[in-house]
Amino acid sequence: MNEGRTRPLRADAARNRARLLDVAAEVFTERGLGVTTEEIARAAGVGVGTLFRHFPTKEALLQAVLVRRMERLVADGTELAEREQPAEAFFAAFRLVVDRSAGKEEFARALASAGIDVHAGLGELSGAVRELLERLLTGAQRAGAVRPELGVPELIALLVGTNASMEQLGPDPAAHERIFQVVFAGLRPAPADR
Amino acid sequence: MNEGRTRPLRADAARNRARLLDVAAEVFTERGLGVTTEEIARAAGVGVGTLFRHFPTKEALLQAVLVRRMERLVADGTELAEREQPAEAFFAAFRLVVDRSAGKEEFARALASAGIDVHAGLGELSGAVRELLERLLTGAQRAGAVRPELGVPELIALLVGTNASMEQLGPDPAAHERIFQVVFAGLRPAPADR
Amino acid sequence: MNEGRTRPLRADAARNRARLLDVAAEVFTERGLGVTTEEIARAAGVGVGTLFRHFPTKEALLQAVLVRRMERLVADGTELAEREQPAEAFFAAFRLVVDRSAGKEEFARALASAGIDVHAGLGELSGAVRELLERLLTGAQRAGAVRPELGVPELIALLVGTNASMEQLGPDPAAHERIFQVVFAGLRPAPADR
Amino acid sequence: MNEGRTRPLRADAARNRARLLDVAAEVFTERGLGVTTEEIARAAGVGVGTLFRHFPTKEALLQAVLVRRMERLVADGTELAEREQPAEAFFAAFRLVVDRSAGKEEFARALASAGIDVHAGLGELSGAVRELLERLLTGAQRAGAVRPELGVPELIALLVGTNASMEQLGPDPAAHERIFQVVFAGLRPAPADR
DNA sequence: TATGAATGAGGCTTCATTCAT
DNA sequence: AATGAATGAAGCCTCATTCAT
Repeated sequence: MNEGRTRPLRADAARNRARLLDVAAEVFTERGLGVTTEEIARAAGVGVGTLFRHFPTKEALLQAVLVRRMERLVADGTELAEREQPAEAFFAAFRLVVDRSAGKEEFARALASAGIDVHAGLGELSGAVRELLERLLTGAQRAGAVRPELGVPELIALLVGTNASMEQLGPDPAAHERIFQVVFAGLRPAPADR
Repeated sequence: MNEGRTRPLRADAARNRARLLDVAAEVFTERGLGVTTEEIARAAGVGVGTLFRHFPTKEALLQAVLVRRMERLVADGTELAEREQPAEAFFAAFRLVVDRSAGKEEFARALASAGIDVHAGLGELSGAVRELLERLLTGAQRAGAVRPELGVPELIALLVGTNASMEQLGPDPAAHERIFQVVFAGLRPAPADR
Repeated sequence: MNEGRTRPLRADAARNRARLLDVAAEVFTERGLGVTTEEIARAAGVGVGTLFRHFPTKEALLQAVLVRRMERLVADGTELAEREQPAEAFFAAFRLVVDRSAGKEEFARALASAGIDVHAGLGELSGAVRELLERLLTGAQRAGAVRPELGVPELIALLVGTNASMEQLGPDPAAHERIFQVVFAGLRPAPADR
Repeated sequence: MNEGRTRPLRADAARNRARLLDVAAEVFTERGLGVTTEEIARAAGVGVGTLFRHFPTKEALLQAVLVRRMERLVADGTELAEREQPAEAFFAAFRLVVDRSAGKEEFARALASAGIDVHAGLGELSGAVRELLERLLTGAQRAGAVRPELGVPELIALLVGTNASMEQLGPDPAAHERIFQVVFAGLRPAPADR
């Protein structure tokens, strides 16, 4: 009955949850997965109890951060795929993913460390990601802009790898661009001769 | 090389040290940096006390493992550089580095986690690595086999990134080869036209 | 009974209080004193805040549960004492107490854990209990149905003990009856000879 | 090979383990199962780490305490059974069990709380206890000293119950004796008449 | 007055490092 | 020099209680 406005009680809770996600994303990224739950809570301006009320486990928090990140990536990537020509969409999306992953390389580690659980939680989402990547990749391949022998696994690997390269370089836009040039050139079909 | 008398008491100690390094390299690689010192010691067949006698800190052990790995890389890379033609040497060394790093990606994390300290310990070594890479890179560039605008930082970044790609793919030699093809193609000078 | 105007607001409050007592009695009994206040509140269909409005402390709630249980016991025991012959009243009351305590053994633990405080709260009540027990006991002793050397403390101890026996046995009516037979036989005056 | 003396290294460890068991038995008994591991360790004069080195879990420590207690009971009860006439052995053992359990009532709670795990750990031991009790009980029954309709479960229940009675009474030897008289009288076969 | 989100002290447990043997 | 038991700081998480809505 009470349409329109958000219910006052949940307002603070929602804000805290969002705040925790934002802060956790930042702090995990900048200081690694080793940050204590206490630190995250303090950075978010709440008590540990609040953190654990919203996320039953440290890992659950990490997972939530990852999910949110991916959801956004998928959303933006999908938009790209619909707006641009296949080849442009593909390369733009490649940049998008790498840029968005900037500073988050350690998150990849979460997959290894937290392993199965994280994946499980990301489950349905992973499907969406995969579908989007497949759509972008095959589109670009049909357009003759990308080597036909590559599959989604290789694409993901190259995304992860390119991101790792960027991490390694540190913040140097020009150098980043040179890496992109190398990878993009390499992605294009090999010249017929040789 | 061993200049004079061997000190009998040191024999066991040296063996233990070597054993610890071997085992630590393996166990860090396979189970991550989270392995406990106790586990490493047990795997090496010694007590924790012995581990800490040889390496004052868990991090020091990790560093020693990294140093040894790099020393070997530099030695093998140098040999390559001396034996092969510049272009061949470059690409062979690229493969060498990536293959040798296989399964060790988490070590890169040590740089982030343990940060400065590790670097410090690697200090002098880094110089040697850098020199070798520079020699290989400029050789290949002079031979026209690699884009001239790339520098050593980009090369290192691409090595790290390619390694990350391989890690992501898991053990699939054919897929690994496709990644190498992409990166190598991308490393070659851009065609004149366009 | 309700002397004048009903205060509408209190109606809900009273209902909540009663509900909480009922639910707490049940849940404490079935899942132990370890149940969280949150669970009790949820089981009662109210928020924790409400629970704490009615009972300032988890322990206070436990105490209230105990008090209510005893009030009822005293009431029923008193009725028995007035209705039956001394000996019959005594043994019937003994059964009554044990049966009513069924499944509540852990409550005895509350005495140890919460200790003094609970006793304090039960204070006045304990007097009533004691008086009733004394009345029942001396009645039965005068009737020659119970050993004359026993006092109220021993009676209470035997009640507690018999209850513990029943708890230990689990729900087996026949076995329970055998225990009662042993205890009742033991309570009767020792035969003159030997 | 090193026969005879205990190995020096283990000496302290064994002493610490024993010390922890003794102290834990005492402290669990006197202050309930709620005592913190920290307190137990402090009382034993060791660090928490040492406690956890010897007992992987707080519950494991509790179980070890229970096992030791039972082992001793079984040993002493067995000796009794072999030394005395059946009836005397039975009643002496009954006293032994109750006296030994003095102050340990809360341990019974452990069975409920820790449940399965504790039982599991006690597994083989429970068999020994049961056998001993059966031997004592049937011996006394054959000698006509105990009601024939009672089984081991009832015996255990009465032991537990009598212990609870004693707990309830507090330290009052004369009162304890009165309880024993009641229970022992009740255990004897019912008089033929009536 | 009811709600349930927030709080934070405190519990159990782990593990790098030290030290007695 | 080697061993492994001991140490204790620190991490994650729970839960009785408080407080804003």
